[in-house]
Amino acid sequence: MEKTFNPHAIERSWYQTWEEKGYFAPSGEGNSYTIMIPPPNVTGSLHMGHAFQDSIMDALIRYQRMKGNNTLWQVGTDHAGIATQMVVERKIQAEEGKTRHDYGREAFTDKIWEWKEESGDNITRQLRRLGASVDWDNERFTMDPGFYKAVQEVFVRLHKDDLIYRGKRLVNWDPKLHTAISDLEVENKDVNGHMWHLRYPLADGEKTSEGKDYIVVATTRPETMLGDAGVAVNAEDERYKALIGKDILLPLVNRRIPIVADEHADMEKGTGCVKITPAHDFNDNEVGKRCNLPMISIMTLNGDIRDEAETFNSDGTVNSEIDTHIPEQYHGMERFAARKQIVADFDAAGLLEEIKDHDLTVPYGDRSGVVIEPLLTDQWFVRAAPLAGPAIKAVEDGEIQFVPKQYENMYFSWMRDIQDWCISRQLWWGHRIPAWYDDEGNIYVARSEEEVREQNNIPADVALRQDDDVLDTWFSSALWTFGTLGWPEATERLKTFHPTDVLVTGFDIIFFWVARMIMMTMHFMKDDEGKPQVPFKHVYITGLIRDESGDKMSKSKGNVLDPLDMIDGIELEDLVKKRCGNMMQPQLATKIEKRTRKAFPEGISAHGTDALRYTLYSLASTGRDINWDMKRLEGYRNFCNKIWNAANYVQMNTKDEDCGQNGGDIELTLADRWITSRLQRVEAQVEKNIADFRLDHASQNLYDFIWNEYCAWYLELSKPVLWDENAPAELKRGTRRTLVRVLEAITRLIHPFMPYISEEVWQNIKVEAGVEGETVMTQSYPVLDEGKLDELAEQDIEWLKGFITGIRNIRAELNIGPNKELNVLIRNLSPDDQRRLTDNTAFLQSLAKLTDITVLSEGEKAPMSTTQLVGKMEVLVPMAGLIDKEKEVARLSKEVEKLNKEVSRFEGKLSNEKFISNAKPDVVEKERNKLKDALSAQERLNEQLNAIKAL
RNA sequence: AGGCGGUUAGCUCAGUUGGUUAGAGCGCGUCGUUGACAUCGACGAGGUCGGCAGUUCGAAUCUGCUACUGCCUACCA
Repeated sequence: MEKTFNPHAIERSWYQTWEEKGYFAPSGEGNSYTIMIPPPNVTGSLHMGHAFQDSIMDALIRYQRMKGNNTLWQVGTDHAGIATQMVVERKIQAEEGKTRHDYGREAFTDKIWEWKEESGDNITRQLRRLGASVDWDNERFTMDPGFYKAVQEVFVRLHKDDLIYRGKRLVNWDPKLHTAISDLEVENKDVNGHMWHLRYPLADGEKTSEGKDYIVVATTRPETMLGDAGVAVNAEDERYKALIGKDILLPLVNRRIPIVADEHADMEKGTGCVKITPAHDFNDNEVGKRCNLPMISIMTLNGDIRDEAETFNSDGTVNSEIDTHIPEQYHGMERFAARKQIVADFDAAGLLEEIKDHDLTVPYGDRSGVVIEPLLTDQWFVRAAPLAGPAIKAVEDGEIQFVPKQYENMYFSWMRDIQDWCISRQLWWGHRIPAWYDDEGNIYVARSEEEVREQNNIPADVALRQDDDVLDTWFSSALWTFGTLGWPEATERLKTFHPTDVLVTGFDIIFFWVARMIMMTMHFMKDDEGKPQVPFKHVYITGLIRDESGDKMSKSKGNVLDPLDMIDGIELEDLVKKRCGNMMQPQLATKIEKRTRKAFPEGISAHGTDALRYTLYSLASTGRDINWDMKRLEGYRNFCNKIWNAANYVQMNTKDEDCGQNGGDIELTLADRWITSRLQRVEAQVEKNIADFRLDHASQNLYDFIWNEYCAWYLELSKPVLWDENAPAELKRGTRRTLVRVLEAITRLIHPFMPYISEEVWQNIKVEAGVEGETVMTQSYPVLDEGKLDELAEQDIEWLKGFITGIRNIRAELNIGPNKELNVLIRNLSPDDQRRLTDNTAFLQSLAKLTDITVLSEGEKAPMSTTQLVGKMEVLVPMAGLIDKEKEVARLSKEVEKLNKEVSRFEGKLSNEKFISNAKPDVVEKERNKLKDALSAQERLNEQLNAIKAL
């Protein structure tokens, strides 16, 4: 083995070997255990969040595989409709100056397929670098032919069950991307805006109670007034009650619109009068339905003012009675320009009452970044409420459990008030909706055009046209758990691996994905008794990885960390180039460059996959935000190095040596029995913490055990035995065997977390450890063997550690070098102390660098010494030649002072009647013992202090 | 406006059912390299657990209020 851990050298070959040998494919004899990877965007690249979640999934899968279960980690990618289409649109714009319309639908989608082929393996290559043990043989894509079949089937069946419908509805329209988007894709932002108070003249000479011939409405979007269909007031509102049923003469367009009564109008808010624009506002749309007001659509798909309004009745049918006239000066005007113009025109007409500053929330498209316009369009919807019922119940009944549990609230609150889901998108990249239209406007839904003709007896000469729209990406990803396994066919894979065990994902897509997956799966997947199957039993929600100061990582902030840079390292100049290249706003680049140079003055050094993964596990607590910390990455790189060097030491002492693998008598030292016992404990801890999805704790357990017990103490304790030429062969054999076997167990324990270093070390020691096999990946995971627990050995070693630490304390305080040999005196020994002393003389001499250890008899006078207590036993180091009386007095006084405080605290507690009578007896007993110990220590130290003072 | 989190050492975070002197890593200080490891070792300093009140023999932990902070949902004529 190399002297220093070099991750690059070992990671390279192992992954390839594992994959080639087919270790990732399901093969275990035990129960099935399935995880579906949340499919990343096919043309995307791996970010920290992926690395985090995928590392967690890999640990769980590797753990279950080692437990002998039939594990499937299903891998695949998502076509990611809008995101991918936008990438390619930008690309052709930049490279060829063309838009998708220059290409036309077919040629453009071909272009996307090309791009997918070109860049699609980027993300899978990165997954491999992470060590992800996914089943590559069955990789899926949400637009592969099989998946398309599942999507079609679901659409057709939902439509048949009346759970999908088409209708003219108000939807969130993105005027830049020219598509409808769902509520979830709208990002609400607070902005400073204005509220315009506009005068709407009353028709027919009517007057308000105050004698005015107009009423005042307030609006934040004056341009929509062109589509006003009425003005609402509250039926209880004394100010306007009398006007209900009268008309308004809408300014600028001179349309007569009624004053209606509706609860939506709040007497306390604004002026109490609300303009109602059913075609351009969600609330107004509801009012329109209640009050039977028409929908007057005045905007184009670009968000410009139309030349002529389109009008519909509140039930969506065409209305041909209303005047569709729009004044010419607004035709084709961009919506925000129209806003200005209309305000100006109101002002000019003397109808602008007032402008107020107003903070409001404005909807933006999360992809396009432009203001979303509620617009009337024909769209397909999923009726969500009926699907939500069983999905809610599954979580209520605990069939699906969220980890951490608090996320169930989020799920419930959304699901219990779920709105219909707009699933059609006016894009070109995605699953085309399986619906066809004839020239008469009839709609047919079926799996194919042939099926439509067949089912409806439509002859071949009647033209049918398929719907142009595609489905929301999340519609197909909602089928991920069963679509990937071969549904709608009743495949063996589906039978074996569904329902899956755990879904690992971020809270940001609970609504987008998790909830919809539950709804879809429970509707389509039934068990043998016809009961709905859940898609997964646990939903493990991870936190979001943020940068070191808690900010979300984003390209425009220039704080994105690439997991592969953590693994391989990157030069500063390359990092700067990477972060500042392709910036939309060049002035940002300067800022980002500065920031990057400050944060990483020397670039980023290579840390290796194992260190990255271990850092991620250690951060995987239950919090919602996880702040990335380079220092922790360094710490775990050092941990890798520690393991490496320990292995190096073990190998030096066991290679070609007798480790008992060929038989022979074995005698175990106290240290051997101790570390074996401690190993059992850590095995139990790790098992529990993995079961609880607390990988942060599991990784901490292993870190502590490996570094602070195995390396810091056990390896040191092995030296006196191995270096003692006179030690009996069976003793050396026992220590060598323990040394190598515990390390072998460590490699198995740590394998799910650190796949590479564990494999490399395991391969190097497996012969000496007496195990056979091709890879640690398929070895059994260590489990607690109660027969190997050794309570007494653990206590004895604690005593030994206390003794040694005591001596080290003295050395540090008196400035005695670690290599200077010391003699010590001991007194006040219990029988246990006596036994331990006899048994461990060799360890003590070696680890504490002691020559003589002399036991003083009762009352025997000691020379002037410095003292440490090990339990009640006193350890004295004669100070002749080392003496610093004042220093020692100060030290002891401080100790005594501390003890005094303790004593008075315990005494106070124990003299409290209520404590004695209320606290559990064992707690009281414990306190009593503590007091006793403190008192005796106090006494000993006081004696010592007086003795020194007396000198 | 409603909901859910967070607030513990200089920094990043653990702390399971209330019960030793509240822990870890990093950072900091002192000392130390001839035999696994300076990507290391030994020792140490550092916290009235956001604030107030309450329940209790006992509160970082339970309850109420409050401050700051983050997110989610809804509304904003």
